[in-house]
Amino acid sequence: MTCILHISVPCPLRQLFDYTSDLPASQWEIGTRVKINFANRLCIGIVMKISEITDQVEITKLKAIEERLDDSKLIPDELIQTLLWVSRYYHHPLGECFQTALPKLLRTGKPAELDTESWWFRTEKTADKKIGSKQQQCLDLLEDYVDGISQSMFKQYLGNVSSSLKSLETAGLISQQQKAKLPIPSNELNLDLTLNQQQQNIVNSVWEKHDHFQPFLLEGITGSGKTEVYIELTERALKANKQVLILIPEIGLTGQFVDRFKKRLNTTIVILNSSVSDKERKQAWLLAKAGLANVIIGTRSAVFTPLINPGLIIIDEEHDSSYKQQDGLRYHARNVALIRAQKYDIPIVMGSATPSLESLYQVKLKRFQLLELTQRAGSAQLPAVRLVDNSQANPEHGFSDILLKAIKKHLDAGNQVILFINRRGYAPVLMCHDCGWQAKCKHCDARMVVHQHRNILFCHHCGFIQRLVEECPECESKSLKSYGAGTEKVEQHLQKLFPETPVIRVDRDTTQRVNAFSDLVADIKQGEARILVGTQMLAKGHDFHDVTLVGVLDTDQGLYSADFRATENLAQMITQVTGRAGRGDKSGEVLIQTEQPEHFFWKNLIKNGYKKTAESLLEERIDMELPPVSNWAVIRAESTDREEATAFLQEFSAQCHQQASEDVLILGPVPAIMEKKGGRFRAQLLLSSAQRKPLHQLLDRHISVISRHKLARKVRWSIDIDPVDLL
DNA sequence: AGCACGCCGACT
DNA sequence: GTCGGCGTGCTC
Repeated sequence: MTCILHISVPCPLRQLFDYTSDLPASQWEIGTRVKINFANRLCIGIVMKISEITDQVEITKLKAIEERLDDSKLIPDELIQTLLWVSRYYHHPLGECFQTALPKLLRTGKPAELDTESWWFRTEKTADKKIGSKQQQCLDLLEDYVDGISQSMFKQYLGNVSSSLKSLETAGLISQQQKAKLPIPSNELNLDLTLNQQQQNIVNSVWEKHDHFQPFLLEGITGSGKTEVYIELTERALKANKQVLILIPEIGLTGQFVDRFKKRLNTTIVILNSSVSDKERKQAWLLAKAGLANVIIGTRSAVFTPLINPGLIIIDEEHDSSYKQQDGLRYHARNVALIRAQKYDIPIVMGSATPSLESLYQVKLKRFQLLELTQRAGSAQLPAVRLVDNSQANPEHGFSDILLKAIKKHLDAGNQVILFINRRGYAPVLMCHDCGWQAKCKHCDARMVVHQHRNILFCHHCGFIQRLVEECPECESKSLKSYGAGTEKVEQHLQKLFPETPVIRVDRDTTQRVNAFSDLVADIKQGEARILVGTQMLAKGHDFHDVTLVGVLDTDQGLYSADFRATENLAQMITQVTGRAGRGDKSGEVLIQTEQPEHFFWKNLIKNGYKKTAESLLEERIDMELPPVSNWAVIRAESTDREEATAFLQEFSAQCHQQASEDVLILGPVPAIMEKKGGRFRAQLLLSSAQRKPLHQLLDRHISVISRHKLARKVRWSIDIDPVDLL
């Protein structure tokens, strides 16, 4: 034994474990992976500290590591520091933070080596005799690429040319070399990009601070060209030989966004979204770390990509809730990105048409600098918005005459129509007309939703499926009736009203298949579909140029919800949806059906827009000391036993009260809004504090004690710092 | 988390 | 008699 390694293990344990190594301390670095025997099984740990002493157990009881997996450290210091921060801030075991942050193949011990392939280069030699046309094509292509062309690029651009390449090599005209496998760049580059004055000014303001940490909130109305600003900023960073990390929401289609970058930027761009394989994920991670990938575009977890030479971080649609992980390590990628930008001392640009109140509050506190894009690109005008009293709507299918007439008018004019309804399936309620029985889920406090197409009853909360019953199980009556409307019923009704017009439905049920979403979007763009019915997923980031009417059915859950963020989310949804109408040179119209057309919320949103609405919502939060003004943490617990979850939280609460701190308010425990879900009873305890510090101190003090409590093993419990939903 | 250890009920 | 249920404790 010559040194002791303090190792983070892949377990929910809040401590490091010490192992011995027969290499001297000088041979070790923090961030190296090691294979260890931990509790009689082999697993992969990360070296977090190197020393000659242990204060845990007698030195003779320490095990030796089994194997060193990396010659030099795998995880750069900055990423280690970030993960230590994440572990402390979210009160989550460090080993599990590594599990979330590292690509699967690396955390399971695969070698940290880049995948390579053959790259071809032109030699000095000139052709002395006539060569075949296919071989000539290869040579011509090589003229354009001084850095060589990979085997897979050849295949992509010219088809199967491997025999031609072999002949050229034999003739000595080209040579090959093994080099890292890179993603294939687009071969139709379109480098010119003209920004309007406002976009140009924004780029300049950001670039002025390019060698400092500075958060920017880019507030740009829908269609104002935020993406062009991102591209120009990325271009500037690339010219300064820096890498750019770009985060995008988890939506079905990232292709459109990525394509625009690929066509405008002649550089190596890697993508990290849900459709990327484990192997590609590892490659992208290693390419970014080595500085071979210059632009990294990815969803939430891409925020943990290592960068060797970072210049800028961009977060698109920063208000999007998919940046918050809702299980395990409940981190917010926007938060982590801010910390990384700070450590790297670089600017971070967070863009949205509908900024979160969190970010607007930071602007108010002068921590974020606000940048505004107020002009729509081209000739597009913002659409006219009208409210329709829902009491005029037909209870059967949910449409008012006004909305139906408008649909007909816009279709007759040859345009497309989008209808949003925030509910999947055919109908949310199945009820017996005779005895009042309702179809309920046996695992949740929720109703079963009728999905007529598949002839089933479906619980949207736990996925439980049942055959659609035709007879009341209570009174055997045949008069079962469904109430309310979901996307399926709306689609069916519109198809009946407009039999000649193609209707497409876009929701989770029609987009499950891989590529289903992009196929649907392609159909829509080609004008194959004239009426689009969908949930919110249709609202995010697509511009369909022929859409002139947007109808929103059933908006009222947002107005009187138990969640204080519901109005903020409704304002964001309506504004985003509104942005879908009239993006081309045609003017648009938006009709919103609501029970409360006189409500101040609507008056304010329609007359004054999102910005003013958000300002008044923020004033409310300030007055009521709600987040983001106060800091919240929620302890959640769930158990198959109704009492146990609450009992555990009661224990936690009692423990906190022993050392009552006036700075932290403890509320609960209370049952969750939907107490039973997926067969488990859920409860939560809310901690609130004006300052962050006392809240975190309280958690630090009590978590280690409570996690040793015997109930902590029986219930599933978790800590949610800065929760985004309370349901 | 994952696994071994240990103490009680229903079975070839 | 044993197989296996899951409560409890431990992991360097």
